[in-house]
Amino acid sequence: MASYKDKKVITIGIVNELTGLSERKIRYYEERGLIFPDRTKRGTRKYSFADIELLMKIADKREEGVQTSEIKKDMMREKRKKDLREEMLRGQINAHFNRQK
Amino acid sequence: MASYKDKKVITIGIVNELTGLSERKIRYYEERGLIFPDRTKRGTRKYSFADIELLMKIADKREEGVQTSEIKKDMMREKRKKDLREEMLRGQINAHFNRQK
DNA sequence: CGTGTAAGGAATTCTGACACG
DNA sequence: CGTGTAAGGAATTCTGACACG
Repeated sequence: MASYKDKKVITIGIVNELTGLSERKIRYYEERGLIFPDRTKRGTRKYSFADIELLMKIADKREEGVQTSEIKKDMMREKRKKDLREEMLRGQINAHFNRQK
Repeated sequence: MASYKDKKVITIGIVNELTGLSERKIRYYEERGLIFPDRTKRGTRKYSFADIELLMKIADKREEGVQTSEIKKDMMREKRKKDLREEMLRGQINAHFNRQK
């Protein structure tokens, strides 16, 4: 699952080129817990393509006037839903194999 | 076709981390025409994941003692073969549609 | 030929802070 | 709250060159 899309290899300057967001904004969204870049040994931030797509979604929301705290809540809600779906899927798979025994 | 794998977004320092090749080597292989990074406006090299995979293949060949000029010839031979296969495929597709008329 | 290295300059990135609204 | 900006320092990247083998 961890393919090119999720590898954190892009520096903030390139992220700025790709998204048009200022470095200040990119760092601020991290400060607010919306995005989680890796770091090199020396502390330079590294982003993935997935991060870039997320940043563009965040930018859209901000343009609509949504606050970062709201965006974060939405993201956590979606994550919970996703975790739940996966949990249920696992349950079905288990049920299936248990029936076989 | 131009997906994450081919987007040139990785700086040379990260390429060094990912491949273990020195920056000197990476730049030299470019000088010899084996690899073609993009540049930012300010001239910083940008590589793709495909470039990184190619660099690792080049590194393997070099370890076997193959010279850069040989590696380049091999790469051009393979490219020619690939172009030929695509050319023939296009030919078959055309033949197919012509028959229909 | 292939690679290391020191050199000097330019551009990048980082953090913490002040400003404004 | 969200973002801009100036500040100072540290790390990055670039090119051209000399070294060695």
